[in-house]
Amino acid sequence: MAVRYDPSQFPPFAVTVDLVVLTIRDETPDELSVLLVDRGSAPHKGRPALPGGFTHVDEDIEAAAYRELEEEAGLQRREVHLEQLRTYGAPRRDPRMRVVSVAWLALGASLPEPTAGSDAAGARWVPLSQALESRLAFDHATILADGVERARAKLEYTGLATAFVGRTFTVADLRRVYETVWGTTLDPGNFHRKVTGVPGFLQATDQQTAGTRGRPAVLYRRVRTTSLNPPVMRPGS
Amino acid sequence: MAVRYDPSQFPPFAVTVDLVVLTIRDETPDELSVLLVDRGSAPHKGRPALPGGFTHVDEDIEAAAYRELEEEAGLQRREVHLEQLRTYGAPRRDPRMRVVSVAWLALGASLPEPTAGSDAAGARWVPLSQALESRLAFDHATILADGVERARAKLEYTGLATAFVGRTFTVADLRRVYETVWGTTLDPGNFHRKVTGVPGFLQATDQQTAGTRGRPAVLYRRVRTTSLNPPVMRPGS
DNA sequence: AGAATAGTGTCTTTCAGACATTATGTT
DNA sequence: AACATAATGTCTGAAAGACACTATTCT
Repeated sequence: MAVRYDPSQFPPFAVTVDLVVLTIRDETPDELSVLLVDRGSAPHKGRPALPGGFTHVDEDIEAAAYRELEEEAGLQRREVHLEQLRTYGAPRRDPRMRVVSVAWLALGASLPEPTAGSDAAGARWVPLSQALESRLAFDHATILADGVERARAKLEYTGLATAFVGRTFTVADLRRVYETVWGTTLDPGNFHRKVTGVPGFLQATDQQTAGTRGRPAVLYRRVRTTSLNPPVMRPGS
Repeated sequence: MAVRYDPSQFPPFAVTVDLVVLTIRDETPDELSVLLVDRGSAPHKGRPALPGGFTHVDEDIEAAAYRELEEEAGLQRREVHLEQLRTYGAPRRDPRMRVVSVAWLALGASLPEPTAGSDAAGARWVPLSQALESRLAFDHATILADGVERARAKLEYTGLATAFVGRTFTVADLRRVYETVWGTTLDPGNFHRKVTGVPGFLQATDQQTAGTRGRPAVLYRRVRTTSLNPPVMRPGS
């Protein structure tokens, strides 16, 4: 009953992963930053691009995303939140051959400049507004825009914002994430009541900030949470 | 400056599309139905599976999804709402070779039984509960579950529900979509006020139902709408 | 007339948003 | 003491949910 299959009868594709890596950097805390590389070879040589690369033939596509994150950005698996974004497969998006790209969204707390040592010498953080203006290679402008939109949308109804802060954080830290990602300002008091009032959203530690100006703030820990109901409302929407 | 690329140096993948096609059938109006085919050959010969097939080498992956929809289900592009779901690319999900599958979610109003004539003789509508119990081929059980979850979630904050009704419909028709997809009941009065109160969500026609029991209902037309704010609330969530 | 369904009105509760007030630290 | 920030309180308006009530058709 076993039938022999000849793989060559099926159209050959290359499968790549492309990464939209977003963080909020201490240097530019009012804006998202995205990790870009410069293409070292044709096509689009010299143009900025999203980090990424070819999936190996025996490698899970999610594993390929983590591997590229490590190779091109020096980021460990545990430092980032990674989720699949969308797959881009227009026939001529890469002029060399037929390439289908599975794009991923990676989020992390103020991530380090990747240039120090490692393979990731070509990668750098670019403020989002600047990245959107630059002429990215391939269809990477579309992928980047889709990734940012996904992040913005998911802040509303999930705990995704905690991916942008460290292991422990204050309510104000979390509020600044929302403000940065959405480009808005939020009322500190109302935000505090909202996020501390949703059961299971945040877990208070017994620690507080010290050495800062003003009243010390309680430190909270991330909680694995899927949905946030009712959502945090995005102003003017 | 032009460099020659040898495609054979990149790992060869096959790229398929798999379709989660959902509808609400008049025969089983209390439950979603999903389109399944029976596999005619190994692997998983005889097992039920999601419709789908190989992407052609010069074909956009979205075009491949529409083509399979036509070939395997006899459904025209204009009859369905189609959106990309997720890509599944575990190395051994298909034992024959390395296959990356781009899954799509297709929704339509009470779609016809596809067996009548055409290529789509193998396809049939299966009540969702029954499909979830059957041992689907490959990782299609996961894909189906993800597709259903996507549909359920998007009803809340988008106008996606109108994809399940015809060109014109009553508020009660739309309410039954929500009730069927969510498996709940909704208060008719509150639902009516809600959906007619959101500006731009529905467009009233000058026509009404006739020949039905009870007071005639105004017929509405679908409106291209992206977001629905505030959302329709899903009970108990 | 009675049943059935469409659509509106009313009341209560919840919660977002504006903004004042209290709490607790640093300079 | 002055200032800064955290956290809570108060008020208002909007909207959801429960449910009563009116409207309009068919049998």
